[in-house]
Amino acid sequence: MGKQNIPDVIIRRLPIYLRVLEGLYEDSPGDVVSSFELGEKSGVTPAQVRKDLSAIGAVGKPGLGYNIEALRDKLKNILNLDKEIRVGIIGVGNLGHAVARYIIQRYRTERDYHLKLVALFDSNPEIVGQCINGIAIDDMKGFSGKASELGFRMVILAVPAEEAQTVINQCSTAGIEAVLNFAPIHLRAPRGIRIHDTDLSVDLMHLAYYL
Amino acid sequence: MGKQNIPDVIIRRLPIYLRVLEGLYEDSPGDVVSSFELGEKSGVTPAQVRKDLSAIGAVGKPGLGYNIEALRDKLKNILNLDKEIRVGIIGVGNLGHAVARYIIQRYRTERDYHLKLVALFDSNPEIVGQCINGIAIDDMKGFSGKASELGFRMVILAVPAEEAQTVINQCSTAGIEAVLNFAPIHLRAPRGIRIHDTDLSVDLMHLAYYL
DNA sequence: AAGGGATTGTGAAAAATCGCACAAGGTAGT
DNA sequence: ACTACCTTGTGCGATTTTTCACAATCCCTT
Repeated sequence: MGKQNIPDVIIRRLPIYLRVLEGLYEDSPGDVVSSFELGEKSGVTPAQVRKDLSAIGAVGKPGLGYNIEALRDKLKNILNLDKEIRVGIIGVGNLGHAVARYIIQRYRTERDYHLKLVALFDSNPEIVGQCINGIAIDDMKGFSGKASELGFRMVILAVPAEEAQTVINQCSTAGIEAVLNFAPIHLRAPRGIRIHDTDLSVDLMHLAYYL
Repeated sequence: MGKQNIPDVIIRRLPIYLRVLEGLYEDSPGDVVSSFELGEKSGVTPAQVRKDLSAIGAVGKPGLGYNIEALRDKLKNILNLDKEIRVGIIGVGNLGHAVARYIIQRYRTERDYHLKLVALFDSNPEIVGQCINGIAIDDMKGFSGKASELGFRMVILAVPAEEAQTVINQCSTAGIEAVLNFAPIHLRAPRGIRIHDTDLSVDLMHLAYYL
């Protein structure tokens, strides 16, 4: 495959381009888009758009722009979104619950992003056994088994900060490769796992600076 | 005030340092922390920690480290977290609802971060009038009035993508200065408003690359 | 009071990222 | 076919960010 070493800054912008392209595709499939328009709608300079697209091997036509559909497909390919991606959620409290419903809602009716929520886990006996939109909440004890059985390699972590590191280690053992961490703590990534920390409070505090 | 022009990369790391410092403070108030330990727990190199802290005018003692309490207070000061920060949420669907409960829960029992949720807004008549933990959901029509009445300048945006830009413009008129945007769209910031976009799907797609 | 050990603070180098500017290439209209 | 116009692709320089390395500083023990 033609995936060279693309720097992470670029990878981070690709989903944003993709989001814009999906919108454009709905309005005018078969059309083209310029780096100016794509940049405008993505919050990025045109030059940067071109640099990014060039880095992933996408080509446009001088004088015209980039073919929307082709570019979209290219991005989906790079981001592995042309195959089904199964995701599990660990921790079904306030946040985990909301995220679950959000994902189900967003990817049920919408385009075929192949992002599929397949399992929910919690360690609280009062929650285990409940259902969210037909997906049962499993006990965390059976995590490793379920992970290989259902074949998901990506996890959303929404447990309390104190438990997060322990859970990450379990994930590692179970062969999980990517984790989106909502727990308010920086996790040390075990070998072979990619972690992306995200914390609402951190974002709010960041913004607070600019008040 | 001694706030020079601190680059945003640094500002973004400050809340993370602060989060770590709060944890350290609980365990051992009055103690000091080295740039090594602080870096370790924040996912940042020691050198970078020192550069960052130096940039905001925080000083440590050679051979010892930084006084935890003093550093924490310094960070809170820089991030405006030593005054009360009132926040409103616009859009109380799945996500907005969850965020509301998350904030209330996290900042009620916890430390005095002075981050206070003071208002909820929606335009759906079926939702308007409901209550979440004692906070009524107001009609979006009265937004501007409520904003100046309650004095909040920061907003969490959790409306559908189609409405987001319109709402941001209303925010601008109402004197809002900072917005945490959960809508899956890049918003053009009106003059005087700082926007931070955050999108669960974008994060998931970013991670998907590394599978 | 003096020496040892640890850690800060920061210039200066290195690396990463970004943006400019323009030649090359393509289209559409005459 | 030719011209006018538009947009890509990219070398290169500017800027930002990170890392290195070490002198200066301070505590603690003896």
